[in-house]
Amino acid sequence: MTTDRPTLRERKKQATREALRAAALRLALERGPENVRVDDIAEAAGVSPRTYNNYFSSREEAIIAAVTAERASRVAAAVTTRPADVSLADAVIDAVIGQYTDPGDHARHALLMITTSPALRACYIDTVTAIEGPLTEAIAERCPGMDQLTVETLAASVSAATKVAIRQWLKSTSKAASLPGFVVTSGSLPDLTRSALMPLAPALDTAANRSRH
Amino acid sequence: MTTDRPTLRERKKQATREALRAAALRLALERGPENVRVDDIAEAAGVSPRTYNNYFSSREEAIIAAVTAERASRVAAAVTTRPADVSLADAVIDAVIGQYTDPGDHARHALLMITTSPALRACYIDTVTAIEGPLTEAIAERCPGMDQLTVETLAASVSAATKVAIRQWLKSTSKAASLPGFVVTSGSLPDLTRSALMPLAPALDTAANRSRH
DNA sequence: CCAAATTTTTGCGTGCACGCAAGTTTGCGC
DNA sequence: GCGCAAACTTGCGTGCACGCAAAAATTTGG
Repeated sequence: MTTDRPTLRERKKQATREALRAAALRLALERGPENVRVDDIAEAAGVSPRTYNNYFSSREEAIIAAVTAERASRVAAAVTTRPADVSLADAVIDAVIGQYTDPGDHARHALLMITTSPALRACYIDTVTAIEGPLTEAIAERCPGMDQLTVETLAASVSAATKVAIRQWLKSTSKAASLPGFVVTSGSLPDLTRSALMPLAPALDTAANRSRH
Repeated sequence: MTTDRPTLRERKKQATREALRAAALRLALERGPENVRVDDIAEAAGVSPRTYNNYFSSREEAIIAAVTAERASRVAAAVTTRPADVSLADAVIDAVIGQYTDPGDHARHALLMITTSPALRACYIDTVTAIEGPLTEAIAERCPGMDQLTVETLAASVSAATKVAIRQWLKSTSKAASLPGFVVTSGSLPDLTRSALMPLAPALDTAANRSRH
């Protein structure tokens, strides 16, 4: 019985996915990401190597997923949750910053590791793209009259700007002890994200107003 | 002598690159993209398979490069070429449309093939990202006072919006005979591109004005 | 509780990307 | 020309992603 819904099969799938995520992250932290083969992850999770690729399409993906799981949909949810009287720009910007403002403790170590490995950095940056789909829906829901192509453009732009911010942040944190201080490289991720998203505010607001007849 | 400039070594490199591009495109058109191994391309170009990957990091890249070569830098050049009295938004939008408006004839066949193969579609879409770097420089040059992060955000957004347009265009051209006509799916690539970029105009202009003290 | 239908897992084979360490070619000063 | 240093090419080995079809697990209908 078990109140039934998640249909057992579904639960097992999620369990496997979670097991792979966890195993990938643990092994990467223990031995360093370069010393983890996908066979190791699969074995640690108790599945065949082939199955790993049924869940994740690259070696890095599982590690990253352990840190970023669900973030994309939470961004979208945060957008739709904002009260209707705040501007689209504020809603979107705050939502993004909220979700990308660093979470707990165990993620710290992981984040540090990610900044260290080029392959992981690249994969981490790519996960930002995942917000594009959910964000498209969220904006569309918030602005019923808006042209579909405009919605997609805005979502893609927000995603792109967020990517810029994260790229910048990774650049400054990784090579912290670079040349003296030619570029000031702002500071915290939230600040960077806000700075990167601000220039899009006019586009967001103009489109939002235009969509209200 | 040969008036000297491109230092022989460089010329040979470009020749190899071009040979690979040409071979890749020719073979793909002849046999269909799925029936071309990278070994075939390498052999046709007269180099070792390993060398192929010194020039292109995926099998699809050479094929796509044969069609999109230089486009990114031409977009940037087009932006800097526009007279100084046209707005940043107009300069950028027209430049992008100009370069993505379809070129010659032989590209037609290639484009058709690209729309047919999922892997090629994906790779083609990814090449849009290549405009981001050059576009960043072009915008920075055009707007000397503008904040660097803002410049990058704008360039990334334009790139993202262009990607939306191309994605949409590929979607409509590939499944042309889909369901009746629930969505009208605009039409030509230039129109789509303009529609996708228009929403960014307020952001571009606001940033441009702000950068002029 | 059994079997048929659906979904997931697994093994296998192929093609591919890339690090590394020779081998080869080119650039350049003498 | 000569020879050295830098850049490019090549072969090899490893790890990886993924299509495919057989096997195992789960759901569904009786």
